[in-house]
Amino acid sequence: MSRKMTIADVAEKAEVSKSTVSQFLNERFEYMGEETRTRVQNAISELEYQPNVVARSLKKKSTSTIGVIVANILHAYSTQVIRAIENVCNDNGFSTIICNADDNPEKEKKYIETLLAKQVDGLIVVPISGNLGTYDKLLKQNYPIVFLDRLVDGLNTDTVLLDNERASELAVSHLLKNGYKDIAIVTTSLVDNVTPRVERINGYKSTLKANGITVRPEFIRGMELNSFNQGLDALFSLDKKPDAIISGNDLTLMEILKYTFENDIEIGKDIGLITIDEVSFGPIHSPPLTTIAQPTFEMGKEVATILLKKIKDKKIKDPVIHRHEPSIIIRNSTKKEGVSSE
Amino acid sequence: MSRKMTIADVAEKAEVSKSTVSQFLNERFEYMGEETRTRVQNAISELEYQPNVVARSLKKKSTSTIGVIVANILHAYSTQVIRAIENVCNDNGFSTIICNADDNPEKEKKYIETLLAKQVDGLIVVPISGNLGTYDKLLKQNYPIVFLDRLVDGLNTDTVLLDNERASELAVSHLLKNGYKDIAIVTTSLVDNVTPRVERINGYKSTLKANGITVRPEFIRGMELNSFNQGLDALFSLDKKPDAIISGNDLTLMEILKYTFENDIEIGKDIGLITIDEVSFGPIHSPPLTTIAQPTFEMGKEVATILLKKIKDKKIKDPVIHRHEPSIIIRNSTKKEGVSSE
DNA sequence: CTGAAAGCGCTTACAG
DNA sequence: CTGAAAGCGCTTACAG
Repeated sequence: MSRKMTIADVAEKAEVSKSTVSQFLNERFEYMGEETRTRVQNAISELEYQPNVVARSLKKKSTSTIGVIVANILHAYSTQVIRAIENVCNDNGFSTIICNADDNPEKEKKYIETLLAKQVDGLIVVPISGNLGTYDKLLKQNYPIVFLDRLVDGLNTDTVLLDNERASELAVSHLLKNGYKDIAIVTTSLVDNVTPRVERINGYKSTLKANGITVRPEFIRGMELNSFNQGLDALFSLDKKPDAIISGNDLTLMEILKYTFENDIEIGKDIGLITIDEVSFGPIHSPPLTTIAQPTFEMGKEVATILLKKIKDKKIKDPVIHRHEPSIIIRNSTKKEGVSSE
Repeated sequence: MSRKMTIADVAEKAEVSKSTVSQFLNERFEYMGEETRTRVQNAISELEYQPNVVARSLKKKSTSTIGVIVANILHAYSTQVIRAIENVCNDNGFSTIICNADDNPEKEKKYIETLLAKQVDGLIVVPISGNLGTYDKLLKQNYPIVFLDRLVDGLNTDTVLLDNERASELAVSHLLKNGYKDIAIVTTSLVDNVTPRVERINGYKSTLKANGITVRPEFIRGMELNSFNQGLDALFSLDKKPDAIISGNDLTLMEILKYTFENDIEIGKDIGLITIDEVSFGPIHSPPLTTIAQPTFEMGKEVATILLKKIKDKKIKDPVIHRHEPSIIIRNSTKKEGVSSE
């Protein structure tokens, strides 16, 4: 009852060799007589034998486990993508180990090392800048790895991410169409050149230009979450205040909502608001929030599928960048009173 | 560069035996001359040797990994507790494998088996009814396992959960104090006797009784999330309608908010609302939502600490149930106009 | 169709 | 202080 059963116990009980039990476990029934097969089967169920995956992994040099390192689990995006990844992995007999690097490159590095020591068969990562060397080495060894959400300068590997410029384009166009003219964009820190932030700002600029509107640098703000209040204060103290804001993600949205709430700024009327990333309370907020949604489920599904394919077929292929289309969910936070919506 | 380095490579390079390298890796420096030590050290860094945890685990019969099976990852509660668990595990050199059973007992069972096959050293689980036998067997073998959030009938093991009756007591008392009289409680399905739901309803009943108020069975509703609309319709079609609602958790809250939004029911005025589980948008909702918060971080910390202790010291101890205190965060969704709040 | 043997990469008594 | 040997629980050629 207490000691764990091994293949040797099964072999003894079934009066066959360990090899035969192993063949059975690996469903190589062609190597086995009908009668042997049932004997092994019975021995296994009588002993309640459970194979030891660790031993198998050591021998097979493959763990059927992948690692997922996410830059910041607090984004709803992360959680959703992870669920999709897990679904795909489960369907393929793979386990996932999820790690949250907390936007900290050292933590990320430690996780990479731990995961590799655990012999995971591949890695999905939302990379934080700072571990270029580590990734480069892995990639050169043709170790299976797929990036998510962010590109890394100087690293050439399969990546799944949003068409971020298109996201901003959707946001800006919608705001313009609804009568807003002075559109600001607010996002988290820009110092590390994090792909979505940079691209969203680029898309913002280019769409404004395409509409003949001058880009005002003071309307573009990248700042840490904990200094958002001051940043928004500055924005709203401008001589020329913005009449609409694009929020870079769900976490910045919370800061903006807190600010407007505390300062009695009425969303929709005093200020138009559109946020990238759909949020659970979007529909029931007052006013309901216009959002730009990412197809998180498909994105998760695709990264996992790509990674599993790489693991199964180690042939080197040219890396490709997979862009996903954002979509706009129009609600009332971008509806000026008296201006007809599209 | 390509083939993975092993302890044998290090041994060869450092001109010592594998044993010595292993002693080095395990920091048993007392078994080693100063000079040997640096030779091994250098060999390791030159070869960029990384130990293979799988091999070590096989030999040591311990993986320094725990499994966490959560009934439903969609609850913010789950995510928060998981983060706390991961922190504690990281600090102790343990990894965590997170599984989401999706309220499905078969999925749960499959995860238990997979995790055990992977030789995890222990399990934290938010149990779904239906796998009593499995848990019972594990517990009898003195396998380290701690339950979270829910008690299982007939199973005696360490459990960390909220003082759910107290949570309801806080909610009911606060509502009564604020002038609400006809208080309903709405939660997810009651068919499986899930601990928090049952206890929250018990606390609701007993607090009403303690205040001399008759419990109206039609004010107590347990239903699946996807039939919430009908349920709320029924509740609001009663001759005697409730003037306040207690929401059982964050997911039921969303349904209630959707319903009141769609039916133009004004929270605070038309209906008082208080929800168990703090939500991110609580402070910025209009009106801001009164909530009963769980100390998720401490709960996660405690459950992990208990499990790690069990893993380290396998002595059998009497299982204990650890109740955590909820706290009320008073905001405006329970403020009737014209009635002074506490 | 079945089994003996080697080996995956480590750790740990034990001997010297 | 250091090394040879056994063994963790499997899998996989290979021989018969």
